[in-house]
Amino acid sequence: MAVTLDTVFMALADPTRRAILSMLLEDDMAVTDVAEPFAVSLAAISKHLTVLADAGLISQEKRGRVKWCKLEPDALREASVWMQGFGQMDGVDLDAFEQFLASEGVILAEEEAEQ
Amino acid sequence: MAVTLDTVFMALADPTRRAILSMLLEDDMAVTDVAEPFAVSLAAISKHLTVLADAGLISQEKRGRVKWCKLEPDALREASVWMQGFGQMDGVDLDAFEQFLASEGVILAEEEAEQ
DNA sequence: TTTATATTCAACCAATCGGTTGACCTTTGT
DNA sequence: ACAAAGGTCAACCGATTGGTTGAATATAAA
Repeated sequence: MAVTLDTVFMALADPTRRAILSMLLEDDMAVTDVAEPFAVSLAAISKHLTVLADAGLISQEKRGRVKWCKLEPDALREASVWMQGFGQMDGVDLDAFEQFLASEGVILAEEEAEQ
Repeated sequence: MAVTLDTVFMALADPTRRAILSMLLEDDMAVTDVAEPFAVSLAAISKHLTVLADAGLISQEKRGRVKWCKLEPDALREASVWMQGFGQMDGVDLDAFEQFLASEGVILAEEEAEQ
């Protein structure tokens, strides 16, 4: 799945997933060990880990029958940069803004009218 | 609604809402003007603005029949601080982590067993 | 070989999301 | 007084979310 601001922010919007990221801050972990502190099923945690991996926030590597989960802070950095833009920018170039919209997949009213 | 990391990140996970925030970076805007560039209904944009306001990312003030929307970057800052923790921390205090989980509303397996 | 462990898959469920439409309320303009 | 403009509300829709359970798969251990 594409690593986008959408997927990163969506992944961060869930408290269980943020808790998992905090756990992985300490050390790499197997899926079963990640699931241990939580009151939900292993399958649910497995899905959460897939969401985090799709967002690029973690990587997963299978060694033997164990799948190791590792924090990947770079994806966070990208989103962090986006957020820090607010409060610092001084005004927006309109052409650049339209390009931004397009890159975000936002369909403008005029564009749709042309179709 | 409570301003939490949940609501902030959820609000940021939608490209239309991020585009709205970028627009408000330039200047305060009325709801109708916010909606103008987008190919969705005014009601849809109104909902997006409610989500952003609930997350504390914008404020809304009604003057006459016009509701003005204003960017509130402080909520972003809070989430930004959370994100910057990653890559800088060197290990996690387990008691502090449990408190973090509790503050996030995450139910630990042991806690549930006690109920 | 048999059994246990680690993890995912598939099917399902209730709740939520982003969107629509049409009715509605309030404020402004003629 | 009446019409138009700015927004929200309520009901609805299809898709997605986070969760469950039970079966399936692959690897490791006895």
